Amino acid sequence: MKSNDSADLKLLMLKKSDDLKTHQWVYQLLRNNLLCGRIEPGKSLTIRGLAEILHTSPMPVREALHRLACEGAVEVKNNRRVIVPLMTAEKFSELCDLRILLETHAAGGALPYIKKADIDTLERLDAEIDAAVERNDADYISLNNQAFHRRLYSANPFQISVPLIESLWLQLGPFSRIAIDKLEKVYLVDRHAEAIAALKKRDGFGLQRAIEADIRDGIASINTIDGIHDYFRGVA
Amino acid sequence: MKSNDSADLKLLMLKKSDDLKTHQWVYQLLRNNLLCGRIEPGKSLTIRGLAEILHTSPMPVREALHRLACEGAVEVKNNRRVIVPLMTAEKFSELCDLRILLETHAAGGALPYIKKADIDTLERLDAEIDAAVERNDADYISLNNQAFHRRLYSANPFQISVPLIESLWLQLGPFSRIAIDKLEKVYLVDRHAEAIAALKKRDGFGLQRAIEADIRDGIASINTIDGIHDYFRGVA
DNA sequence: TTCGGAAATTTGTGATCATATATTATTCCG
DNA sequence: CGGAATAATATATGATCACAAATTTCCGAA
Repeated sequence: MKSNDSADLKLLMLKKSDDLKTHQWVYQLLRNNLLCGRIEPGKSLTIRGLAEILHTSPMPVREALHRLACEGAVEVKNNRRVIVPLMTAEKFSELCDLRILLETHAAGGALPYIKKADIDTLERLDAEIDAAVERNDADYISLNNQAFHRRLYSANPFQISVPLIESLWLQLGPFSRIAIDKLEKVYLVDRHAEAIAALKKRDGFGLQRAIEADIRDGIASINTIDGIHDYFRGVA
Repeated sequence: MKSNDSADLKLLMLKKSDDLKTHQWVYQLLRNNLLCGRIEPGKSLTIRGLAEILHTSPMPVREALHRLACEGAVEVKNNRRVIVPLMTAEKFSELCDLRILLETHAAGGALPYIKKADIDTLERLDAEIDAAVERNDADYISLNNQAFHRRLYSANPFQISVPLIESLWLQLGPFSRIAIDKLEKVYLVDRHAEAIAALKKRDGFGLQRAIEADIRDGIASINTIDGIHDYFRGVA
């Protein structure tokens, strides 16, 4: 009997395009699955187990896991285990504080560089998010929401903070997704529309308040979930 | 003729302790050498070249370089080169802004957890920094300065930002060190003493101002360097 | 039944090898 | 003699292998 801990994983697969190195493909695949909550907090992973599932050699998996560990998405234990970290109330609070701190900064830094084309793209992304909210399609909401924020901040060509912010998303992702699945219906004030309006008015302060409100709304909706505290130590 | 680009590297060596995996040793060694400015911005590195210098196989070097790339310390180009990124005025400015943002936040978050033992350690570290300043020992100043900040922020057991902050240090390190070497003498107001005084008074606002002043002092002293702008594109 | 320890398996790490591709050197033609 | 095309070299990647360390399994004694 092979005690392959990865055996019961139902991974969301992803076609490997040819211009992608294998280790990059594995990295993106695992990243998406973590953000989607397919790999739950507390889950323990092995290099060889994942390599078998993905039909590749252990080498690219090793690289991908180490990169994810470097970004805080998984934790390499002293012994021989790689696990998805459990969430705690304090960690959650700190991660949210840092999101607000870094993302309002990034938004403010991006404003001077925003062009019409950027606003068009952001409006399109926001419309797609609204559509996904209608369908209650959590995967798509989460993915496009990140794309919206990333696109906004990346308008600044001298951007440094996006990788730091993405690390926060990765640490919040698995927990948030599981929490959001408990929601009957995702309902949010459209803070993105407020942000876009502020962009058009070149209103830096308004933009930052809209981004902060957007993040706080997400936190608030998670806090409304009944019995959410049971999930703070990875109890599944 | 081997066109080994790494051949003319004069690396600061580091004994490999037995409880350290080879890739961890390589990572720490390269990290130190980057922070010390031994590996200059613009320098191009190869896995095999480094492996030869370090008398190891390419594998641990591969892992270490990928991790450093993940932290922004080196840049993996589309082609087959790994280079230490060049500094630009805009990047420098943004990195400093982020340092202030994250480090004042981290300091504020650490204050409630500061104990007498922490303050003792910080005072010892500050004394060692002063001694290093007297000797004009740039390596030691830089290393202990980081240790001081890390120790302060890490008093908070729910700390998330330290890895993000260390990434900023890594990106600033090579450039700062080269710049600081141009200074005749490092002279700084002892902001660390101010920070420690604020800690003793449990004065969060004072603490954050001391940390911000400490960071700004460093920036200011770099800006006083004559002809510093020639170094902003990696001209050696 | 429970606990402890030894054997068997699993697993991460580092070395070596094959291969495709980028870079550098060399040659050939103008 | 100079520049483009070709050959030679170097390099990153991914696969496979050997090995050591940790985990799990299994069996026997209390």
